[in-house]
Amino acid sequence: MQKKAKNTYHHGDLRNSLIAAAEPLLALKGVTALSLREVAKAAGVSHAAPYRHFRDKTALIEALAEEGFHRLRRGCDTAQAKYPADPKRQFVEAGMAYLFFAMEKPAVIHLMFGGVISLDDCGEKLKQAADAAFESLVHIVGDGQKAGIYQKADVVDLTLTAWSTVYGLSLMITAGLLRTRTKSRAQVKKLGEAVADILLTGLIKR
Amino acid sequence: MQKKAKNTYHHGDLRNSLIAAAEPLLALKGVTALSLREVAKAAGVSHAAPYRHFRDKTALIEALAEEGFHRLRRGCDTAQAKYPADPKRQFVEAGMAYLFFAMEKPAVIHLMFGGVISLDDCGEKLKQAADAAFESLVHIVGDGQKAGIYQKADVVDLTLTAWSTVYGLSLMITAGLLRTRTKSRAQVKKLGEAVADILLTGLIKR
DNA sequence: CGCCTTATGTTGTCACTGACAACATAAGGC
DNA sequence: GCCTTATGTTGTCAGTGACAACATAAGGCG
Repeated sequence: MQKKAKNTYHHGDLRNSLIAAAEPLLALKGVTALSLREVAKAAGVSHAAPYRHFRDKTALIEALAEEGFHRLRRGCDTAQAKYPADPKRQFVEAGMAYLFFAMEKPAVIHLMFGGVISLDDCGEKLKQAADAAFESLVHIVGDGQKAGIYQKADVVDLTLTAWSTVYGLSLMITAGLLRTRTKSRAQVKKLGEAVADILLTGLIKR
Repeated sequence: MQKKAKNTYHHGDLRNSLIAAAEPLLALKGVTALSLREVAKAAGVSHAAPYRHFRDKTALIEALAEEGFHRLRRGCDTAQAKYPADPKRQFVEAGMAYLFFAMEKPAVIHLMFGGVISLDDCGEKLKQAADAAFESLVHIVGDGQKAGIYQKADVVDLTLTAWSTVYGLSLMITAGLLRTRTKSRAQVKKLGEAVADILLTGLIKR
């Protein structure tokens, strides 16, 4: 009663299967209640099998977070490729991708900076994934600055501000602080655009 | 070998003692590894005593988060009282308080929006605390708007943008994305000021 | 082909955990 | 002085993370 045709003793791609199985369980039960044994069962494998692929529970969680960072990086990269001549558009697009990802997989977004894992003390691959995602945004902002659109401050500070805002907003949404205003994707889009506009033009009156 | 003079069977203020005992343990071991039994031991009571005060482990965690929100609200309120005539200063001050709180108690900050608890599905007191904290910031921003300092957008959108930025930044710092740049309080202050400036004036060149 | 090595999954086990039930002790009002 | 209620304790259970010992597959090398 395992996977399709494959009835072998070896699973074939257990590592990825575990990651895939973990995500919905995580979303359903929360970090604290997520159990490796349940993940193993969902992947159709015995309760200790995951330890061949992940040192411990945290390692599985780190793998999920890593996937999240990759996805964010891809979001930035495709936004950049899509509007090569319009840095501002790139920025808004990338931010939107971020927000929609948060709506789609809130549990994963929470892992990334939610304090469950610490970038100070984690696998090297996760660190690199996080840095790469950030770098992608730095590129977008850097391009805009070179094009003379953005103000002349430290690129990293500029990017950090933008990233913080988008990330913070996605947490507000997924945590439910804005429960009344973010039921649908359309609402989120509208809210995201409003926030992006304020971020771009500044709180202070022009 | 209990508290001071009190050698009674009843603890006297177990609820608060548990909350106090939980915070350092949480910071030390992380959400997933925090155990109610350990908290109970730290408070000097038996392993089931906490259940008299908290329905389950989540309830304890919610109580910690609630304290965090109260603290944020107080931060806003004192900033407002301190510079009654200078809304912009109020704003920066409140944001700084936020950042320093994050440095001091990262674990608590993470709880508040880190996805461990959901504002959609939690105790009423927690919801109110979260909303109250947000409202305090709305006041600060609203005052600035009335004073003609801030741009003429929806106050809630304005506030949300600001809150998201500050909150996002504090997560970046505590998660370690900026590990190289946020070792000391002074560094954090400098970074916070840079971000605040960008947030106030906007990404786009003036 | 057969053998040996290594990668991968399984079974068995242990201490620990969250949660509950039954019980014990204090506190306070009547 | 007694009864009620609030609070803490002991005992217990299924579920969990982690490890060790074992079983099975896969691949290379003769």
